[in-house]
Amino acid sequence: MARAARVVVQVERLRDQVYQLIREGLKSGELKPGQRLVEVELAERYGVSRTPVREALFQLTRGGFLDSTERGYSVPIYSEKDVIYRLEVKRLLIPAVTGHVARTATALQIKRLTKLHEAEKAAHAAGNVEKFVEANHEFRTETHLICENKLLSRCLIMMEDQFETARSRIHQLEVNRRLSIDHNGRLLAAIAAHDPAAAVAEERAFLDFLDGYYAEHAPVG
Amino acid sequence: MARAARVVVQVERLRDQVYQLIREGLKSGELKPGQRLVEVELAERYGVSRTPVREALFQLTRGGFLDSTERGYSVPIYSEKDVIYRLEVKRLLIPAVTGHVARTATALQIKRLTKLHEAEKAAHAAGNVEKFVEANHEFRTETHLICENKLLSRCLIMMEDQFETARSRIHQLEVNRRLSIDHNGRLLAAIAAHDPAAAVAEERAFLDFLDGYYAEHAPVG
DNA sequence: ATACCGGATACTGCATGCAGAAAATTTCGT
DNA sequence: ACGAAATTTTCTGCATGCAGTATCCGGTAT
Repeated sequence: MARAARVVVQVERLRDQVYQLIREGLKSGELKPGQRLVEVELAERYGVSRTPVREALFQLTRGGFLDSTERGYSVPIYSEKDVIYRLEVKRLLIPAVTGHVARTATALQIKRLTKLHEAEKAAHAAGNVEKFVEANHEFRTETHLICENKLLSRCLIMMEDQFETARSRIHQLEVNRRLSIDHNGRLLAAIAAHDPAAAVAEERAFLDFLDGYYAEHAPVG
Repeated sequence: MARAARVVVQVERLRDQVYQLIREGLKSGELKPGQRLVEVELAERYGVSRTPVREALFQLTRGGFLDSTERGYSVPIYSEKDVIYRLEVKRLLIPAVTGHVARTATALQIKRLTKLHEAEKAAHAAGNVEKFVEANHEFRTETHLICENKLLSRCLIMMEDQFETARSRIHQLEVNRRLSIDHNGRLLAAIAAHDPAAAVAEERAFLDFLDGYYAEHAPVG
């Protein structure tokens, strides 16, 4: 087994694979909030030694995906407040980022965004929720990455990553998937037209909508 | 050595110590921008095995303190733009954070801030630049940590940490240390008075000053 | 019955060995 | 002497062993 793994590693390190596997576990709900994570357990489950698991674990901790108690790690429990807080940060950063992006996006970058947008539409049409969530997340990340100010990008991406789980649940509802697609479509159009004002307005409108949404529906865990 | 270290570890893990040591090396300029970092070298230098060094290295990478090439790690080279970009993010986040802090700071927290402020003043009076930089950084971090919205805190602290090196250089000049102390003094007063408007105004004014400063002086590396 | 103490267990942190890949250096052919 | 091929060196990633500590459990004393 060690042998076979070794070969794959050249493509992607085991610790990165484990990192992804745990994140997927968090997203899918296989790893439940509050649950404790033990090195050996995970090592056995994924068929690797403790080392890459260890390394993945505290990378995840540092990224805010896991809580690290004095001894060991556990799946964090998000409160309603966290969801609200995230919206606050987005509200602060989004206008600046979106402005940058709409101003500076190259044809190639716009093409890539278009492709991702098509992918999420296709996944939705095909009823493949998981694939939709994936593409939707990528679209978001890719958009933020266009921003020249990488510090801004990193702040936003950091947050969005942490809320992948929450968004994954929101997107279980068909209506929310459709709303997200429409939003992304309008956003993409504004970016492609190099119209910062329109892009920022679209983002603001969507944040307002989310505010109202969370006021009515209980925020997801 | 392993024995002795083991005892200390209970207090602080070796990987965390190494993490700090490398960050200090970055701050002091002992580790120069562009320089490559090799596991065994650092392990020997710090008298530990490769494991904690490894672990510290990619924690630093994930935090943005190091660049990770395909093979190995290196000290990142900051551009002038990064300094400007940092100001942009601060300008977006600072008002929200400072508002929160001024509104919600407890007596205990204010006391702690006061203590740190006294410490930086004392260090400056004693001409101990290194100690000043330390206390100054702590004051800043502690201030941001008061914010209820931990996502906001984390974004800001992440950035401030990364610019410790730059600030350390800025603070080599006596006049800049004095300006920083004055700024912190006025900020602290506004927070202690629970006057969000004044606190935010003070931050804004200081950011404006920095803008002007960087326009004249070449931004530090 | 409960509280306290001692041993077993579980789990983490660190050291080290090994293998594989990339870089550097040497050797060989022309 | 120059370029190509081969070998050596360097360095990383992973597995594993060991040691130390916290936790849990059962036994004993009050």
